[in-house]
Amino acid sequence: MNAVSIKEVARLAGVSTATVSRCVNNPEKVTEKTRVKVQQAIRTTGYSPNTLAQSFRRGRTNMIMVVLPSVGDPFFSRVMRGIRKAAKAKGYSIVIEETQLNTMTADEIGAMLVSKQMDGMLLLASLSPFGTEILSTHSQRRLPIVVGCETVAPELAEFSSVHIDNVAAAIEATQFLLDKGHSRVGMITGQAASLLTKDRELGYRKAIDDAGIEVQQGWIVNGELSIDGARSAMRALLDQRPAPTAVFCANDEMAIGALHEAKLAGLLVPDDLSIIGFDDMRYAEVSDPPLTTIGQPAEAIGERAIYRLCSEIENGRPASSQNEILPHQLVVRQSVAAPRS
Amino acid sequence: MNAVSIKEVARLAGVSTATVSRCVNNPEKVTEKTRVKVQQAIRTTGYSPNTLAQSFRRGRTNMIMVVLPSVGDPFFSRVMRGIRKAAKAKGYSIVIEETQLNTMTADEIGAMLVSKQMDGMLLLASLSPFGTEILSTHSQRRLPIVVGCETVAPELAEFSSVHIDNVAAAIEATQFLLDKGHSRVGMITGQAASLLTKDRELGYRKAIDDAGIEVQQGWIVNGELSIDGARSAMRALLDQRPAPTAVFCANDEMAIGALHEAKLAGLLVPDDLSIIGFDDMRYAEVSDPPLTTIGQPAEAIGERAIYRLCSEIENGRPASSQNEILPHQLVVRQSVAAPRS
DNA sequence: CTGAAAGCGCTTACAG
DNA sequence: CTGAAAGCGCTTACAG
Repeated sequence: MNAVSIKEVARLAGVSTATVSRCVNNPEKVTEKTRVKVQQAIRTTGYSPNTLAQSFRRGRTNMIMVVLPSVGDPFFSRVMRGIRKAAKAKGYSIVIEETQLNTMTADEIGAMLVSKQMDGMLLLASLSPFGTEILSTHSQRRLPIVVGCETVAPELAEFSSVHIDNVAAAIEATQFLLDKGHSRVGMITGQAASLLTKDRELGYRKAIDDAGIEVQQGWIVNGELSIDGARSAMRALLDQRPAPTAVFCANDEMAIGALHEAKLAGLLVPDDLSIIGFDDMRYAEVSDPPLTTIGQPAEAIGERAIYRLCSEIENGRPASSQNEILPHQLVVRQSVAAPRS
Repeated sequence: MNAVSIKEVARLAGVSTATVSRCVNNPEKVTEKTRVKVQQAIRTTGYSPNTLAQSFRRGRTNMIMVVLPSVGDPFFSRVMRGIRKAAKAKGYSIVIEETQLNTMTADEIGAMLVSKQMDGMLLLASLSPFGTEILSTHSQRRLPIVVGCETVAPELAEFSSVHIDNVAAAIEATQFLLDKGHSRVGMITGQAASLLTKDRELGYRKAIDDAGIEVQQGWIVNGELSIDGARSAMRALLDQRPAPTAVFCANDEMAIGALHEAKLAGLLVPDDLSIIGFDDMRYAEVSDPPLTTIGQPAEAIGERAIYRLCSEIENGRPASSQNEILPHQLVVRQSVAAPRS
C-alpha cells in the first residue's frame, strides 16, 4: 500500500539518497557504475518518486489546472486535444477541474489554485461571480491565468486570452440568415451571466440593427445552453406572431434541441424555418438536416492557450494582457434556406 | 506569487504554528480567544494551507483519480454528476485523468496513481494493455481501485466494479429487433480491445443464436466507437447482399453516425432500416428519428462506484471483489420498426 | 489549552 | 563524483 521511499533504494544500492535523487533527475552527474547499481535497486523495489514530496520540495508542481464547464461537453474534445499536445511538448501535466454550473465559486477555484500549488490556470469556463474575486484574491500574486474560448470579462481584462472573435462570428452567422432574405430572425442565447453568449448576442444585435431591422420583443430567448432549455426557447419563439423564420443559436447544443423542437412542431427545416448554430461540434454534421454553423479552431485554441500560459509561467505575466484572436469559419450545411414566399 | 505560510500567520497572531494548525483543522481544541486572534491573522494574510505540504505530511491526499476515456464524451456528464455528489458527501476531491486512446499506458497510469499519492482510483475506461500490468505493479500494494461502467477484464477481476449487465442489456436490445420480425440483424461494435463492446457483442450473438439464426460473415463491423467509424461501418453493412434490415450499435455515438449514413444512402429509418443504440446519451432523444436505446443509470453508477471506492479506502480492499449490477432499461423511441414486406 | 520539536520524502548547495 | 546536512510547510505526539 505505501510506496517505497528513496531511502530504501539508497540502502539497497549502498549509496546516499542524494545519489539516488541524482540518478533519477540528473543521471549525467553520476558515474555509469553507480547509475547501473541504483537503477537496479529502483527496478527491484519498484520505486517511483513521491510527486507530492518532489513538488513540495521544489516549490513547483509543473501542473496546470484546466477549468472547464463540464466534462461531457463535446466541444471540449478537440480543445483538450490541443491542450494535451501543447502541455506534453512543454512538460506540464494537466489537472482538469469542472465547475459544473455554480458548483464551485470563484473563491473556491482561486483557493484551490493557490493551495494546490498549481503553476497556472487555463480558464475555459466563465461563471458570473468569477471576475472580481479571482482578481482580488490572486491578482497581487500575479498567478499566471489565461482565459480560453470565452470572451474575457471586464474584471478579467488583465489576463491574456485566446479565442475567436465571437462578435464578428455572430455577425457573420446572422448576416448569412439576413442575406438569404430573412427579416424576422430570432436568437436562442445563454444565461445572462454567460459572457460567451453575451458577445454572440452582441453580434446578432449588431447585424440585425445594421440591416435596419428592429429586434422585436421576444426574439431573444434564453435557452440555458442546454438541449431542454433550447427546446422551451424554441417553443416560445414559435409562439410569436408573426414568428421568426430563422433562428441563430448561440451554440450547437442548443441548435440541436431547437431543431428537434421545430420538427416536433411540424415545421420543415430549412424550408419553414432556418436554424444556424455555433461551435461546429461533431454532432452538427450528422444532425438532420446537417447544421450550418460557425466553426471554431478548437484544437488550436487549446494549444495556443497552453503555450501562452507556459510562457507566462516561465517569463512572468506580461505587463499588459494580450488577446490572441484565432480565425473562425462559417460552415455552410443544410439547415438554412430562403424564407417561404 | 508565493503563498503565505503558516509561519507568517503564527507570527502575526503571536502564537505557535502548531496552534495555527489546530485552529484550521481542530478549532475545538483551541480557546475562543486564540481562535479569533488566529482567524484574524488568517484573514489579513489571505493564508490558505499548502495542500501539498498537508498531504505530504499526512501521508494522504484525500484525492481520488477518475480515469475516463475522453473529455467531451457526453455519456460521462451524468456519471460525473454522481461522482461529484458522492465524493463531496464523503469528503474526497476528484482528479480527472483522460486516457485518450492509448495516449497513456497502464504503466503510466499506475505510476501516476502511486506517485501522485492518490487514495484510490475509479477506472471508467478500459484500455487493452491495462489488465495485467496494473495488476502486477500495484496489486501487491492493494491500492483501492474500482471499475465503473466497463465490464471487468479478466485480469482486473480482483477489483470491485459497478456497472449494468451489458450482456443482458445487449440481449434485450437485439431481442427487441428480433421480436419486431427482423431476421438479418447487423451489429456495429467497438475495437476488439474494448471490453465494453465485447460484452455487448456477446449479448448480441447470444440473442441471434437463441433465435436459431446464424450470424453471417460481415454482420459485425467495427465502428471504432466514433461517428466516422460508424459511418464507414454502416456503409459496409449496407453493401451486404442481402443487407441487414436492422442494426444494433454498441453505443449511441455510433448509432448517431450510422443513422446519418443510412439516411444519406437514401434509406428511411425505421421503415427501411431499424437502428438501436446503447447508453441513452442526451442526443439520443433529439436525433431524427429519436433513438431507441438502452438506458444506463449513469448518475447512480458514478455515485455507487465512489461509495464503494471510499469504503475500500477506509476499510481496505475486501477479500474478494464485488460486482454491483445496476438495472438498465430499454428506452423505446422511434428508430425501430418491423421490416418491410 | 499551548509550545517546542521531530519528521514526512525529497532536492540541493556545500564540502570533500 | 559522492555524501552529510539543511530545509521546504505542515501536523502531531509529547510535555507542561
